[in-house]
Amino acid sequence: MATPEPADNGAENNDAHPASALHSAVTAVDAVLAAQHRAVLAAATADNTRRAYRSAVNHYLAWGGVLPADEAAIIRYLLTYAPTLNPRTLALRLTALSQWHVHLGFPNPASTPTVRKTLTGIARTHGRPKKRAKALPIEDLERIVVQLVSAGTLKATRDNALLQIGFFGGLRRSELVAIEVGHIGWTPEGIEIMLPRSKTDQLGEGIIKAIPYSDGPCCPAAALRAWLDAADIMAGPVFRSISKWGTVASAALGVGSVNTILEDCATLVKLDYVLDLSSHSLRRGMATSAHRAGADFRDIKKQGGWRHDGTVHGYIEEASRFEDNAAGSLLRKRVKPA
DNA sequence: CTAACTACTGAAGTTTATCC
DNA sequence: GGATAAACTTCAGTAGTTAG
Repeated sequence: MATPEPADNGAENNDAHPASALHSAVTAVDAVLAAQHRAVLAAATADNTRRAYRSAVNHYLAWGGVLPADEAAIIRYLLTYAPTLNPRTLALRLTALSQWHVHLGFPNPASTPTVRKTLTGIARTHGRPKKRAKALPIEDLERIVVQLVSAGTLKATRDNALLQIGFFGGLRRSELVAIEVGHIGWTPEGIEIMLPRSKTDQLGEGIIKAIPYSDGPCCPAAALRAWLDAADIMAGPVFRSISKWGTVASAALGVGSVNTILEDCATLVKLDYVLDLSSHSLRRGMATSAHRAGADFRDIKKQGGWRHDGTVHGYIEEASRFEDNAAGSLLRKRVKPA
């Protein structure tokens, strides 16, 4: 992958040679480092990445770390937080520190074999299970849909469309709220949603999700149509906020709201695992429910937009833990008589 | 596989847009 | 102006995804 270098060659932050500035007073050294720090972080690609790296470097500095660092300091830092932080978080901190050195041209003390070994050791000692969002099974989605349809309010109409499109499209929350009317194609068999490429999508061929029509309890296309009609949305963002008095905003809903909406809807039908749900439950739910319904692995992978098999396998494995179970084939007969 | 990169989570605090 | 539902912002922490 290309380095983020190009962004760093912008007019504002070149040439001021670190070395010459270092001749000034000690406080100036801090200032220079801070400036370099900012430049490096600005060169990072995605906002999220920049934010995460900045946060990591700040954490290291707050601990009393000095930059540029040496290997001993890095190891002390890791050991200090090994008992409290998830090894995954430490790995991110390490990557951030490593990048800091690499991009500023310092020798990199953060990815030496010893440091790597240390992190591996910490992971083995302090590893903990991942906390993953629970999949929303389609039966529960259907209960929610029924409830929302009977509620019939504007908000219920929006939430119904939002959840169904999110679920059957296998969308991330960020993709869900980014959908615009112009991205939707209505075809004889169903709807096609074009996901506009993200900033970092170098190929730039958007992804298209197709969702067929249905005459079952759930029909995402019909729900979407109902929402667009009810809110009289002809262009722009599809999913928007609705004020307490029923006014529909012109801007898109924020990503954070997807979770709240899902939670509220789950509460509505009294699902007992409300707290384990998150917007990711829609994606997981699509994958696991589709698998249980007999969908082909390849199709599930395609609908979810997963590029690698491993992720999908994880979801499916969870769904079929009891079905494809060696012990189960021995036990099944004995359970039946009850 | 690992390292790098990107996005989501959850909680607390804040803002917005009305209605009274 | 105060009250408040609905949504947004922010941030550390951590899960998900991809390049090599």
